[in-house]
Amino acid sequence: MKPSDVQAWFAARGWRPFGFQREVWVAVAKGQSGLLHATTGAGKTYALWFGALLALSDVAGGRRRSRAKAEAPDAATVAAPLQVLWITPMRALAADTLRALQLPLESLAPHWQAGARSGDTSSAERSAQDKRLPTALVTTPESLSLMLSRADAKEQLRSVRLVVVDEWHELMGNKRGVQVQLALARLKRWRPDLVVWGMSATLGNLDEALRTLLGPGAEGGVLVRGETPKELIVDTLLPGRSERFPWGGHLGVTMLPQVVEEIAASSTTLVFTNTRSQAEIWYSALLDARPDWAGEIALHHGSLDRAVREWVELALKKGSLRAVVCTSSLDLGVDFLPVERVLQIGSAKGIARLLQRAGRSGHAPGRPSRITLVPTHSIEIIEGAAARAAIAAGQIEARQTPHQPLDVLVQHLVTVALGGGFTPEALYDEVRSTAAYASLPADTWQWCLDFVARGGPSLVAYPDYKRVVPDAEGVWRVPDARLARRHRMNIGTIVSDASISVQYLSGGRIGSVEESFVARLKPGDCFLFGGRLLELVRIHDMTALVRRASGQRPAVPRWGGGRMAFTSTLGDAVVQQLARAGAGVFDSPELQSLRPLLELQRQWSALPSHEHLLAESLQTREGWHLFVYPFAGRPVHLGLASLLAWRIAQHEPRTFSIAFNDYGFELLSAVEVDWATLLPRTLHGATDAQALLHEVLASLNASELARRRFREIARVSGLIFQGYPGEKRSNRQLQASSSLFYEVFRKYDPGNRLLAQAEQELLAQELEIGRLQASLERMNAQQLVMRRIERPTPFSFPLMVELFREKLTNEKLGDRIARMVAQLEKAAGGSMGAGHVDEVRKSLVFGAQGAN
DNA sequence: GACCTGCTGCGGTGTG
Repeated sequence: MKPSDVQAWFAARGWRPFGFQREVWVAVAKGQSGLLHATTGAGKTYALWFGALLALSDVAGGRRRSRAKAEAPDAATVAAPLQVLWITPMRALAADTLRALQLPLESLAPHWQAGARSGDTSSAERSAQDKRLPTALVTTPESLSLMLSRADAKEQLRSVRLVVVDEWHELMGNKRGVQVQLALARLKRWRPDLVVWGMSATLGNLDEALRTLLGPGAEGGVLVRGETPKELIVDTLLPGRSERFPWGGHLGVTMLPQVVEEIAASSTTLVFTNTRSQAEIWYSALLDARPDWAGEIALHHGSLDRAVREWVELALKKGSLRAVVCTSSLDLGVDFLPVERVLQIGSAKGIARLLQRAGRSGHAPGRPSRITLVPTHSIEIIEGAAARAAIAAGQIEARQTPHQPLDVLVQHLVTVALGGGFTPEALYDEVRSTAAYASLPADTWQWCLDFVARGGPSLVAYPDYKRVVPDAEGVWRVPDARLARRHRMNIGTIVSDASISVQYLSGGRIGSVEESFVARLKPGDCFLFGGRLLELVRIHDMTALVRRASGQRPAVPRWGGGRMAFTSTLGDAVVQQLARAGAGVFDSPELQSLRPLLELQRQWSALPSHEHLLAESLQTREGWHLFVYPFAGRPVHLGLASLLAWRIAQHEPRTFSIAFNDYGFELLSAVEVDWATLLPRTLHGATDAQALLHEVLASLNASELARRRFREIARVSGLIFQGYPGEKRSNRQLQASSSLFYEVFRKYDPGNRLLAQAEQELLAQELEIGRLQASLERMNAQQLVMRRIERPTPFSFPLMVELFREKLTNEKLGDRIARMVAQLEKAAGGSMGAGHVDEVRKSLVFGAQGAN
């Protein structure tokens, strides 16, 4: 490709690459791969430019068109093979990217239009799409994987010479990113000079992001850092009188008047909340406060029907909305939107997420990005100051690729077997060229092969699990068309919760809610959803039929969903601010606002710092409380609390209640405990990784938790068939069958590596064992400041009121399970579903209390 | 006096 071609093409469109853009362009022209770090606010400028380049790789390629005309290739007339793949994590981004590029390319993933719209595309249209792919294709990791499963995958894809992975930071830390790694390895095998570029937002480990994208063995990847970030403002909406501000809570509606004021003063505002129900509550609170805003404000979250969300996005784009209350659903994909202000209700939970959300505002050149934090309780006020300090110091969270997830690998093996077949030696090498599987041991590889060949020892009798077998030439293929179809319907790594759709009697779809939430409602009950008060009429065919209602105080749906992790980067930054306050420095609006409260905390107890670990003991009529504040986030605190309770109970039978939040945890004993002597002794237990692992697993109901993790693994590895699309059946069955596999493997195939994976994922992701260990080590190094307090302090109060208390008993496990089952039976009305762990835990707690 | 949460993302049927 010649530079002059590219330049001519750009010039014809008035685009002039400059600075780092030129850097990328030169690298691509040289055939180098790399990662472009796009800073806050720069957004799709890169994409525009870059996308144009992509199209050019065709213009400048073998089939050069008239340079004088400098026209983009036209899908209708060009029969060039697929040359450019653009991978994006969201279908909506695919459409946006295309619009922005203004390219007349046929560019959606195969069958995508059909699936996303009405599902009635004729077979003729589809097979036409199948026969000839466009020159450049914007697609998703899942669609790419599907393409790899086609018998002619190699013919279709070997012509690809450039792959762009957009929003790589979104993908690299999860299994979708692993799927991308595997697909890239495939493409590179067919075309060793393949050029791969990623685009990423700010991350703490850009170099690692680059290596993860290109594979550990790849040489000469280029990391291009975009321009220095544009101006970024992080500020806090301070409560009028902070001493009257709630010490606990998370909804933050006491801040409603100020938020209304802010919205009124801006053209367009995004109001981010942390949960879907919180978004519902805030939306209706805003409307209550300003009924005249009806039609000017909207709601956007992942459980709303796609059509509803598209309407909101469109209205945002047109600039016809004053505000949208949303969840992470608008984290991505609003680069072209005219958003002036971003409010964040409650903790942003991490610096990277805060930056991401701040970047939604001020997209016009020269305009600063600004995010305003709206605290929901007292200590949260400090996070604004903490975030500013962390950003200034360049402390941003890192992301790591999952380590050898075998479920994804097993799925990939079947995919590749379908896509022309494989020979084990060659594929083993290919797989090890990815970051995720670079050190995959040979015996693990053999296990995976065996698993797709016969399902392992316990499933040998089932033909459904003989998915891949070597043919006479030693090429491994899928022998059965039915299994092939089944597999294609199972491709992907996203496993969703059980939900049922919500629809008006008259037919309009509103969205979906948790099965378990609706199960608790009776016909006639009201709930708030989609910003409207709805009355449940009846449930039919996995659909909740509703009508508009008025008056009644409604329930707000609770969705399952993940818990957003409070990162250690933000936790450390918060401790640092507290330490400043401890040293008498109140040099930010946040610290000043919080001064009375922090001084109260210091007076009644103490303030923590990096050198000092604060713990408090308190005696109330409920018993002997211990509060500890490592500021390490909920999962770590759950682990620490369970671990301490377990260690103590090793010496004498004891029962503790446990509570935790992002800042600390509490242990409560009904009988006298001398925490001041017990805590230091207990802290200094094992901290080496192996022993700790053993202790943590023992201290928690680990097998129950692992069982839940296993559901996703069973789905991704293809053990479970989800049923046909549109088939209306309960996800309960999915859960039940994954439980069954879990039990069968434990009993008849304990060496099954998917079991080990479930345990490993549980430890790594849900319990954050690495952070737990680090926290424990740090706590051991810190000086313990143990304070006996007379009354709840600002720090301890929220913990005291935590509803979610977990009892750890060292009574016989059998009794415990019997009671748990009895409770569940009662709760489920006789039919024992496999249940959500939270429910299991809760019933465990209530059961234990009931027995006492 | 204070409280009661938990995100996002994708894909697939058939047979003339």
